[in-house]
Amino acid sequence: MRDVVKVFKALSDETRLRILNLLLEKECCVCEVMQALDISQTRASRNLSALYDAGFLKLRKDGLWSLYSINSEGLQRYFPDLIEVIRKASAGSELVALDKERLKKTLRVGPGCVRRPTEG
Amino acid sequence: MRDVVKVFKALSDETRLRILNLLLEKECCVCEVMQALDISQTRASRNLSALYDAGFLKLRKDGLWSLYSINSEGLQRYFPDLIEVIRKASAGSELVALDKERLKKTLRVGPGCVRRPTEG
DNA sequence: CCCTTATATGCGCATTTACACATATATTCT
DNA sequence: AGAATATATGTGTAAATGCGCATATAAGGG
Repeated sequence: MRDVVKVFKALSDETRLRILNLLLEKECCVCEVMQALDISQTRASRNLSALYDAGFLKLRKDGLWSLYSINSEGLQRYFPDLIEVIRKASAGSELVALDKERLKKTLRVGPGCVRRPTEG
Repeated sequence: MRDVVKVFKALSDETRLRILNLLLEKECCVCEVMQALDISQTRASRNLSALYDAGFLKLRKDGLWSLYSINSEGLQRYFPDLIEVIRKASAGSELVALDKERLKKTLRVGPGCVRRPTEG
């Protein structure tokens, strides 16, 4: 029950829903998420951690990079339809579409090499 | 997208999940909810309103009573599996079981005729 | 070993949330 | 109309949340 609350809490934030939709496309590192969503490094990292803690994500380390992806096994056991619910519910969102578009132009470099959000 | 956030926000609270599980049993008035969950009138009313605003509930007035029930049509269009997700996820909760047990002994009388929560 | 780089985190602040208390509203009954 | 009752709501408060800033951590390269 507490876990259920935790799961829904993780989903009750626009940034995190955008991240989930992004990761439904492909595995991403923190720097790709921050570029695609045009948000700060802190914000990307913290929200990825939150989704990870709630059981939505898998984490894989590769050198300096933290690579996050949808955890289709763990959570699916308890919430088999949830990912589909999210996908369908976000299907019409322009913001999510824009995020996915920007994801294509993303480079696997961190905040040291990327301009900050919305600074040009 | 904003609506999606709103929906999940409504679900990310233990009290509201307990209420939903209660209403999956039967239509209830505010006073039945407050008795079954052993919570204050304000708390029952506010959380019922929140669930209503998010589209989860239907409201029917009968004299002094506000009768809330699951809105299986409205929300189901966008979140067809969500109710089942909630039901399954809460299946093992002792708290929810207790709520349902207390619901049986509930009287359709308001706070004027019912002792306050946990006062004996 | 030091520098660079990607990510995580301690801290502070502004906003939001949940709730209790008191009170307002609305409906029924006399 | 006035009393009784079920529900809704304004207000204040404590706690939780989201995020930026600065900094810590960890890995790789020279």
